[in-house]
Amino acid sequence: MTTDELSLVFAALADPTRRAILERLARGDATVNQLAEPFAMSQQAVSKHIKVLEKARLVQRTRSAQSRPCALDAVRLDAAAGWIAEHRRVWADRYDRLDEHIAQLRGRDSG
Amino acid sequence: MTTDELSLVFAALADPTRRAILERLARGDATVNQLAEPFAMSQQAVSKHIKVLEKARLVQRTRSAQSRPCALDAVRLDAAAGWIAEHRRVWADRYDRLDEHIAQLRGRDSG
DNA sequence: CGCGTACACAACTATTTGGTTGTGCAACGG
DNA sequence: CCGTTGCACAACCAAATAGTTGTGTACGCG
Repeated sequence: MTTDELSLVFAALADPTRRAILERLARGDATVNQLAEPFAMSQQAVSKHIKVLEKARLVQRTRSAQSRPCALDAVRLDAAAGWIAEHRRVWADRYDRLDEHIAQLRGRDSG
Repeated sequence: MTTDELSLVFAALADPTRRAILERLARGDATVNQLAEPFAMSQQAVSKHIKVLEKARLVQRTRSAQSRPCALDAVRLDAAAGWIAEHRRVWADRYDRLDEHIAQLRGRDSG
C-alpha cells in the first residue's frame, strides 16, 4: 500500500538519512560515494536510500562517465508542502503561525 | 531508528488513511468510531492509526465520558512544513514556485 | 446490578523497511 | 590487457508496519 505519490514523498522524508541526503544535494549535485561518506553505512545502503528518493521523484539521476550524480527535484517537495499548507489552512482560523514560521526561516539567511 | 520528531511526523503523514483522518479532524473533532466509519477497516486498526498520529503529536485526545474525541495539533505540522520550506529554499534560486503554490491554495477559499 | 456502547490491549500474521555481505559490471588509467 | 574505481543487483536478516481476531474495561442507562 501507500503507493500514491504523496505517500511516497512523505515516506521518503520520514528518514533522517534521506533528509540528510536531500540537504546535501540542496547544496549541489553529488555522486553516490560522496553522499555515502558522512554516514556510518555501506555504499549499498545509501544506494537504496537514493532509490527511495528516486521513486518519490525527489531526486533525479544523470550519467556522467562512471559516476551517477544525483540532483534534487523540487516538484514533489512542493506537492508535500502544498498538502500541509492546504489542510493546515482549514483550521488556521484558530491560530495562524505557519506564515511567521516560514518568515522566520526565510529570515535566518545566515544560518 | 527514525524516532526523532520530524521523522515521526513525516512517517505519520506517509499513509493515506492517516491523512484522511487528519483531513476529517481538520473539519472538527471526532470520536474513534466516527473516524473509523468511512474506512473498510476495523475499529482497532483505526485506533492504531490514531496512536501513530498521537505519537507524532499531530492529534491530541481528551476524555468526554466514554468517548475519546480526537483533535488536531498544528504545531508539528508547522515543523514539517518548515523543514520543507527551509530546505526547498536553498535551491529556490533555480526557480521559485512554493510561494505562488501556497498563494494559490490560500486563494481558492471556495475549494 | 446487568447490559450495551466506546474504546484499548494482546497475540498473531504478512509485508515492508533498513541494514548487511558478496558479487558483477561498466568505465577509465597504466 | 589488467587493475582500480563507482555503482548496482541479489540474497539474506532483524525489526517495524499494518492489518486481523479475541478479549477486557470504563462509562452510562434502565
